[in-house]
Amino acid sequence: MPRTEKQNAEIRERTKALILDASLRLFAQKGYHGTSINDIAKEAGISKGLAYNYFPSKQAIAEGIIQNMLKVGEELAKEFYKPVDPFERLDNMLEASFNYIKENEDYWKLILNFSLQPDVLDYAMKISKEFNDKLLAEIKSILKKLGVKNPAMEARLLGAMVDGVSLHYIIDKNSVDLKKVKKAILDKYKPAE
Amino acid sequence: MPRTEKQNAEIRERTKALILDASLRLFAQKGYHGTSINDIAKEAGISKGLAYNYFPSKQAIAEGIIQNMLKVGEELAKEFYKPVDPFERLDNMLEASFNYIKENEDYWKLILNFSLQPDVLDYAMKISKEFNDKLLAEIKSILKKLGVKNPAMEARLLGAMVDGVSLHYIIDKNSVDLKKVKKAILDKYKPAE
Amino acid sequence: MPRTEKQNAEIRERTKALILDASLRLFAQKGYHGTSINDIAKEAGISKGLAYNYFPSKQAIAEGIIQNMLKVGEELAKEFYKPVDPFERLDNMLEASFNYIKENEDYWKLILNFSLQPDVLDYAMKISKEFNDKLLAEIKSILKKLGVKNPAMEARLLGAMVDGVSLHYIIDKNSVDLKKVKKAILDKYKPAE
Amino acid sequence: MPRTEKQNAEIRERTKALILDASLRLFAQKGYHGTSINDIAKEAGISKGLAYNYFPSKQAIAEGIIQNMLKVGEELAKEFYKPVDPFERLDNMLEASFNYIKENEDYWKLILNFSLQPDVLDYAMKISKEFNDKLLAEIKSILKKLGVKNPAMEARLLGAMVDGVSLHYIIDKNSVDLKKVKKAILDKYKPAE
DNA sequence: AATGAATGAGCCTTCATTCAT
DNA sequence: AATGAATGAAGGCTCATTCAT
Repeated sequence: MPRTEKQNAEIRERTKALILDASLRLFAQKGYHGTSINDIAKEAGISKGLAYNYFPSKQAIAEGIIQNMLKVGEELAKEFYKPVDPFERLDNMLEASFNYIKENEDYWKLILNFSLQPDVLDYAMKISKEFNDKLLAEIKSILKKLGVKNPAMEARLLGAMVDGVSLHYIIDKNSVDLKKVKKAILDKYKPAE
Repeated sequence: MPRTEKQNAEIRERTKALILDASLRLFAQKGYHGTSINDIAKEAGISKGLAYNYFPSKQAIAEGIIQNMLKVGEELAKEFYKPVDPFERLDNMLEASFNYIKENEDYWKLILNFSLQPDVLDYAMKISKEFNDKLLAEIKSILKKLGVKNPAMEARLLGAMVDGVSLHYIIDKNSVDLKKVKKAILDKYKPAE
Repeated sequence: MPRTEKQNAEIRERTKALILDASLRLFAQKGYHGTSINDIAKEAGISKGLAYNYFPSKQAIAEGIIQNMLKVGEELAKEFYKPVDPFERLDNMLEASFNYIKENEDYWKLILNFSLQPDVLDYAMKISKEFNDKLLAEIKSILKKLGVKNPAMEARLLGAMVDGVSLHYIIDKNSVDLKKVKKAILDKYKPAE
Repeated sequence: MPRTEKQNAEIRERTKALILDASLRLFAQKGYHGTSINDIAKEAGISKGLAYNYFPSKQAIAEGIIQNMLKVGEELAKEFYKPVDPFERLDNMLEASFNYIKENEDYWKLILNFSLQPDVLDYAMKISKEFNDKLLAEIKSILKKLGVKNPAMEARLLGAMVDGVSLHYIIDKNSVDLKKVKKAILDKYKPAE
């Protein structure tokens, strides 16, 4: 008696996640080319062959990760628009961004990797840039409302700062205290009372 | 008639540089694992065997690049200490940093790569961190002299900003106008006249 | 309510035929090694596992095909002996042979394949040779009755001719008009009236 | 001191031939898909990797064989046109054809293989057909000169006969005496004296 | 009877490295 | 100093086969 369709779907869901998780970890750690399917299979606790039952190629695994990342990114973006007060909004945005980094370190590492080597997965970079552009526009609008002088440039600098902090955090977690950093950044834009 | 010792030394120097240059370009573009010795030999216009006459392994080539990078970095650092006036010094530092990025894009890409994947060449990250720490201390001291309130944190943020801008520049040159960015940053710290 | 035994037997019969048909088609088209169990299952519209419910191995499927082929061959052979008049018999034999080729192209392709690569299924070749020997003997006896001079050699040549025509037909159906060919061959042996 | 260019060319020539010879033997025996690069390397007495120094893919090896086959075929074709007397010419043609089969059994096996499975190397079949068409035209012209009644059909039958005999020879050398067969065929067309 | 998830050996191919010249 | 032929381990991927359901 074969498994029910639902059972199979569950199994597939679980195993797929297993593979994507393992791959994300390894790709982030050792890079795409530095990670072999063998590595992935071992890390995921499955056989090499099974990986190909779920993804037609190594590249497809990378793409699967990016798909997942997109979903997470969309969740993140929703956070941004919640409050109405511009300063609160900035607060929220920084909070969400730094949380994202903290909780999705590997995604960040990977997107950096792919951005630096577009030959592996060129569209990963595009996605990341699109996301960044949206973010930038939002920051700019916030800064404008806050009465900052040159909001376009200021937004760019703030964006760079956040990315720079994230980069430092990724390279050495212990060297950066994200909470304090956030506070310091916010202080710069706190409206006079 | 055999070559003189001096001629040989020159040849060796030149060929070594050829290999390192080619490797730097390729590693930066396609990553360490994504670049084969064959690729390097072709890019350098030499035979595969000759590469091994100069470097005992692929890893050694990477190390050679890092050595070179160190030298360039030291040159850069010298720039920092030239002027005495703290604002001029900040100006100089930013100028030098952005120039370095512009002219040594590949070095920067590579150090980022190695920092993200420490298993390839762990000490590359260490070097980069040491350099950064020095830089940070210097920035901090400058900002203090400029009367900035929380110089330690401010230095960290400024450092992150510079790295963030560099990152954006590397990923998409056209999206960043380094000159304008520098000016905008300096404006933030320009002493009141 | 479980199926009756009879129903089960029918199902088994049908599914087995399904597998053998699909395999024959694919083996003939892409060769034994070029066809995967997956291909077969898909072509037969069943699951991979089910194929193993009916045949213990890929090789066994090939053997099953050969068994079927034997049956068809025996049917064919019966045709040969029907008429009594030797010329009519020759006519019948050619008719049957060419019909067989036309209707069982894939069997012919496969037997050729296996004959050329005896390591896959050595006894396929034996079977085919046995069959051919019988046929040859029969042809020889017919030619003798028809008063042909060197019936042994002539039978061999006629056999080769039929196989050669069949080969050409298999490789390019459009290049051969089996009916005309048959007529031309018969003309050679038509008794003077 | 590197090898001279000539030395290298010689080595390459020799090793390439080694690989092609081994491949021809194995492909003919076990088929394209049934032969692994490992098999080829072992049969050729070289390492697996070296095979790829000479051919970019397994398919390319097959193509290399076909190229060689073409050369041999052209040599063969030259033989056909030597004598002027049509009967002698027929004699020559049969002699050359049967010799070719005897000495290039593997080529013949392979071309048959590829003709039966055009997905592997479709143009092998085309080549073989072109060659056959030329041959057929030539036979037809000869038969015409010999006063045969329906030279087009007769040529087709003769061609089929030769191919049939070749097929039988390939499948079981001992069952066919090519010399006697040739004589018997010639006898059919010997002009009355 | 039937399914398809899972395995592991083996396949084609690449690549760091060695070696004869 | 220089070449490129040669090697063998490892990489991505396929496939016959097994097994839980």
